[in-house]
Amino acid sequence: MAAAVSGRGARGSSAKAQNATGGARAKRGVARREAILKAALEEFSARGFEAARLDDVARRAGIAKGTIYLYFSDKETLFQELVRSEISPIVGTLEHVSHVEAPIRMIAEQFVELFVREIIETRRKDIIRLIISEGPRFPKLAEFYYREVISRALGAVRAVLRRAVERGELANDAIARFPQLLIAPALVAIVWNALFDRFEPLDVRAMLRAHFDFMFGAGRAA
Amino acid sequence: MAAAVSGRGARGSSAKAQNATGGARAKRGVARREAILKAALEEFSARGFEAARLDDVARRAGIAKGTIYLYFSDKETLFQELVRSEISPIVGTLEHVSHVEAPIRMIAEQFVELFVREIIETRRKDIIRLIISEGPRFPKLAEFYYREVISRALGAVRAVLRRAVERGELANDAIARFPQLLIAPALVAIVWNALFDRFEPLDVRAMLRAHFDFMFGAGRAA
Amino acid sequence: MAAAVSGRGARGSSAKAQNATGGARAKRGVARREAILKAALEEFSARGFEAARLDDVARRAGIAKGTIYLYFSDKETLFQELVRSEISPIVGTLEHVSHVEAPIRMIAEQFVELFVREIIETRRKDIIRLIISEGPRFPKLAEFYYREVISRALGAVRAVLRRAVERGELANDAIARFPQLLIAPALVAIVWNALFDRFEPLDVRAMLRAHFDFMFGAGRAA
Amino acid sequence: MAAAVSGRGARGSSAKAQNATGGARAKRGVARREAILKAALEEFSARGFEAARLDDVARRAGIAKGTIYLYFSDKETLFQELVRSEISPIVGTLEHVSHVEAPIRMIAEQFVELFVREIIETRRKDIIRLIISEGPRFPKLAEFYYREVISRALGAVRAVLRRAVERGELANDAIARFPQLLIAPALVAIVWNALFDRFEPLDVRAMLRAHFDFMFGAGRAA
DNA sequence: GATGAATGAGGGTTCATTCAT
DNA sequence: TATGAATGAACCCTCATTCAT
Repeated sequence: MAAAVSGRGARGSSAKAQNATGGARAKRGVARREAILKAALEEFSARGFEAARLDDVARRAGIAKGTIYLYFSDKETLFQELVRSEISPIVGTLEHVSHVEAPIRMIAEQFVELFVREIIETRRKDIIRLIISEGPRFPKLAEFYYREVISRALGAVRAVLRRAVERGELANDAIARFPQLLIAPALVAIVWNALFDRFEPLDVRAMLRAHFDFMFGAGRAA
Repeated sequence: MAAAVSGRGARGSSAKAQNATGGARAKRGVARREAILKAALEEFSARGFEAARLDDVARRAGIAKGTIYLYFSDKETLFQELVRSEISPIVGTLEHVSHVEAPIRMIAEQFVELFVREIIETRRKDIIRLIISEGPRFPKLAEFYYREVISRALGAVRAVLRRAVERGELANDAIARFPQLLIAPALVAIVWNALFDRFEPLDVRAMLRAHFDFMFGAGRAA
Repeated sequence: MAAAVSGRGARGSSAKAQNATGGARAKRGVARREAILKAALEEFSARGFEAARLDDVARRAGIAKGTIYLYFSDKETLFQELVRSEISPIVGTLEHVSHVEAPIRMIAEQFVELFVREIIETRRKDIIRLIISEGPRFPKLAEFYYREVISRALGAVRAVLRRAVERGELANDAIARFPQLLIAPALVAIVWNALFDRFEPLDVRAMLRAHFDFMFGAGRAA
Repeated sequence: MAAAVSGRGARGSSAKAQNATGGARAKRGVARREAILKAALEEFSARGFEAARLDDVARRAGIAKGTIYLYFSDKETLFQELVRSEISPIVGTLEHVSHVEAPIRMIAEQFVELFVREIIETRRKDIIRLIISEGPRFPKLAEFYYREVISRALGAVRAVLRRAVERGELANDAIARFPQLLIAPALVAIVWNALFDRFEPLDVRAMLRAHFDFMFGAGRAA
């Protein structure tokens, strides 16, 4: 499951760079694209969309400023492709989750692991923060994120909760009406991490476990 | 309690504007300052710190561009003072909460009302979004917010939980270790409101109540 | 007649610069606008629209680059306003010409004087060359010039020729079908002046007189 | 005569492309050069020298951008060679004209045909417009054009007029002093064609005939 | 205090030119 | 010879900040 999330090979690369199959030219093009996206992620998450300078993105990627425009038509496109390229691999994972047959507390535990390892401990947390920050100014992006991630995630959560209720693992089905409640601590973790960690470090794993313990009853072993 | 939050009279106004003893001059200065802050709030929350233009702030406030600089030394200061001016009145309220002697579920219910009425339904939610968005670029601001709001809020939550445990209203004291868990849904509400409400409206009151019902047992009447 | 052409006072100046009636502020604004137009004329006619740099226009006008944008919304607008501001005063003059009651050869002689003094010997010749050069890329401009200058000029020429025929001053009315033929040498003069004068100077007055002598019979005295 | 003007075979091709003795290699090189020049003509006359992009020239010529530099050392050279390649074939024709022994009105009629067919109805009119537009920025080009075309054309016109006077076909020799007067309508035709034809179409042949009728007496049959 | 014209540094974007393949 | 990815100088335009009025 985690593998699906961290998979990087399948992402779409620019058409321009792929006319030769496996040629060194094409490979280099793909690498450049990746380098630009990586640099862009760092600059955008450090300064936000507006304040980030393409000059810095280029310098960080070790290329000339004009080169960016060989891969992305403008700053906004670069930003949107960045978000998409990081979000897309998550989507497949979400589909999986709702199909797993296991006690709900175990699924929750897997979610904790996955979330910490693939979001909190990677730059993906920054992407999510960027969506929160810039979403209102990029309605297309918010819609994409809602469609590809949020609605599927909530659907998966609902399915899991339903099965838990059927199996009698969950007496109270109140939270099924607001699946957001289950994920809320994850959002807190991301925001806390970015803003307040230096004042008061937060043990994300422990917090999420406490949350699920409270929701579903104690312990992984249960 | 709500009054304390929305109170606007006690905020510090520019020193320059207070050389007269409450004269019309000073009053006008205070009003100008307020108008600028109001306009700034609208522009900053609509476009973010970088993209907001002081020209638009001035126009919206009905003054000349240069006038802003009579009240705030630069754009960044204006932004920080804006956040402070909106955050400060909340602080007092937070102190109150932890002293209220009442069943925890009732306190929770008051919190729901207060949060929806004073945050979600006002522009204050935008301030919080701005802190999330711009915090990483304005460490001073994040620190201020942490010190004045977050740490006090968490302290208050902890105190309330402690009393609830003492009174036997709350068996499990696990969440006392992570008071963030109690507030997490409020954060979700703010973010959802800004990004996804047009796709799927969220009944914030209902969600928060479901949350507290689950945490503390059902119902307002309880 | 010449006065009408060279009149500069009546040209429209930016609305911004005219809120005070005759204030120093407004006057300065008008002067700035004129200075920018003058500098722009020099740069545009030396290098063409595309190659001209606003940086140079600013430097030549003795102002900062950004100041241009206080008076003109962009480079293209500056160019179009430049053409209009130089063309407009000509229009009135054209109306006059067709009403003058005088022997055709005398009218022609006046035209020669006017053309040389107000077009060839001023920067207005450059404006006409600019219209020829950039017209195809600025259809609006070509249309404006056709409507305001060409069609009126041809109309005036036709009227004069008609009266000349009626008075028996002109036997052959063939050229009335192509009034362009009467003005053609003026165009040659402008182009020659810009391109070939350094190789072979052209006495424009003499050429135009020879032209009209041939067309209408010899001499001013006639 | 017309054949000489439109002849394309004799034009100089790049030295680089001629090391093989007429081999297929060389031929291909010549064809490429021609393709580039053709594409350049279209782009330059549509947008002007500055605004034309070599990228578009390459695309239109069906080659890669870098290939242009194998045939022309830079954009300016390409432009100048383009003008030369289109102008050169005209030169020979001009020499012919002055030697033709025929009534002046017939020579004029041949000129009309030639001008319309080979200039107005081809892209050559655009070359002339380009010289007018860009001449001031490319003194070399203006000089070349003056030397190769203008001075010869005027010389030829003078010779023809001289013979016409000698033969008694032309009483007034005033225009011999300004041979530009004879060609002026051709310039008008080119400019009108580019700028005003859509507002008021101009029958170039008819205008030129009217012009020569007026100058030399009526009719082709004469 | 209040204005808004003026400034000029800075950023996004383009495109002629180069060069490794 | 041909390619087209890469470069980076240059240019238009914006906007926070200043200052004469």
